[in-house]
Amino acid sequence: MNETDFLKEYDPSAFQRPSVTVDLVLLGLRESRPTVLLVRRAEYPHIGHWALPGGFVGIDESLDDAAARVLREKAGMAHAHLEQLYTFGAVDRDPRMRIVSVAYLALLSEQALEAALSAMPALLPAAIQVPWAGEAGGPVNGLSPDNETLSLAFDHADILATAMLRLRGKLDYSDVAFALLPELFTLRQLQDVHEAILGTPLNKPAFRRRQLDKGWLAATGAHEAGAAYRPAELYRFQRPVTN
Amino acid sequence: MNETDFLKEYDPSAFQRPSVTVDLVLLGLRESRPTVLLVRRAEYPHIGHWALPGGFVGIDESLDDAAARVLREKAGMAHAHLEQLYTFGAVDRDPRMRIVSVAYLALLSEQALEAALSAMPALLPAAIQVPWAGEAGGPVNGLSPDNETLSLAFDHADILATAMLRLRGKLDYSDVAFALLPELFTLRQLQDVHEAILGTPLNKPAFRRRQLDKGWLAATGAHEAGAAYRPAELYRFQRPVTN
DNA sequence: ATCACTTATATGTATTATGAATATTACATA
DNA sequence: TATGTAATATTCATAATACATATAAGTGAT
Repeated sequence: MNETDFLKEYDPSAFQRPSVTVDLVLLGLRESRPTVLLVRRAEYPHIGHWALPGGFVGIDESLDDAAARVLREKAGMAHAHLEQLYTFGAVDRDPRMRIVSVAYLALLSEQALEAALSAMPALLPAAIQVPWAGEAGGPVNGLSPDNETLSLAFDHADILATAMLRLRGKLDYSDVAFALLPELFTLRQLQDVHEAILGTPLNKPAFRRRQLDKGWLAATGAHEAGAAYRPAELYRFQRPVTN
Repeated sequence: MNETDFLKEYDPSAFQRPSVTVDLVLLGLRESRPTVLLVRRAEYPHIGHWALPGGFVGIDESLDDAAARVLREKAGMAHAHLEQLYTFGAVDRDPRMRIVSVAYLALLSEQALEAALSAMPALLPAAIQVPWAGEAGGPVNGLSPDNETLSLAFDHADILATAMLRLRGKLDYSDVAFALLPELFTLRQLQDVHEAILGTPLNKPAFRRRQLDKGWLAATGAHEAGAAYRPAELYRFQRPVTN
């Protein structure tokens, strides 16, 4: 900003300021389906509709800290893969007042997702219904446990769409897939994650080769227990060496 | 946000709100070097340092509209490729007051950049010095016309780094390169853009083939004039067919 | 005019990545 | 011990890519 603009702002009453919030896309897999955790709106507007959990950004709180706090307060989680997604600032996105919302993507492993559901029974796990293939885009809504389409409050269907686009885009060059898996996992589980996010089946030997060639996977020598047939080896994610 | 939080906010004096600004990374190429347009700070803090042009977001103005307005007011441009980059919200990023800044990337062709410099003589075109290869990351500063390193004000070196990361990342799967080129261009010019952004030389035949195979390029049949040697064919960017 | 020079454009070849099919291995259960 | 099934390994054809080299099309000097 330039100084003239700024000096006007020094008088706090001179200009109205938007409110700033964070909204969280709490995303994990349930039975190999991408799932988002929603809260039910109890008040006008969009009363009865489902929404992403969120909260106001404190005046002495960074955006990242606010997202971490909402993760703690609304999902009862101390840690998760948390990354800023996009900032939504249409004038009429909230009918009550001007709100600029910084959306965050929070990735949960299956256990973490179930833990959040136990800790916060008000949360609804909604299967994510992506009505387009690849990176086409367009609003994305959830599915209730009894398979009804949930039309999300505010512009949250757009936020969810942005989350799915981001996930699909960075799935194969980043480590996001591992944030959705437990500490130890099999190659099949890793492939299931990729297929669930992308919404398409993948070639198994080619997938294995590519993943192993990346050098991000450390074989543990241990194998999964109780498998009906040949047990798969367990791998651990090993951050690629930075050179 | 939940209702309790919201209702508290209904009293505008109950909680302090951050100010919301947009900052623009006005980026183009000058003599095949990535260049950013900066403004000199005339006041405390960071007086005398160079900064990204920016402005406050009006209460009745969307983030995108605010970015377009700043583009108009600070660079005298009606149109440019404009995309939201990232939102910077550290508590102490501005020592005067709490400011959340939504950074936008504005891509200018060489003519547009020169036009902006003519229209707004206060703007400084600074060559962008990226001190890391690939997608490593880390703050990025500019270079003054007499090759001195300019340490940017506030966290603007981080914003510039984010811009370069974003550009490098989406260069080969998106149309950003064409935003840096004139309407008609040669394959060599397109390759120059890629090499300037990536900071590495590229193999010429492979580059040509890949670009032509994408189907984004329409040959015009016309050729560049006044070339010292064999004139290259002029191409036009043709938005890929969406199916 | 002819030739040298330079860059655009085209072609060829080795290497690497990918997709698909098939074979082998390991374990549980009947 | 045989059988079923999925994990893992191997094979091969095809596609993408990097690199080297050849040809084409202009300008300017001789």
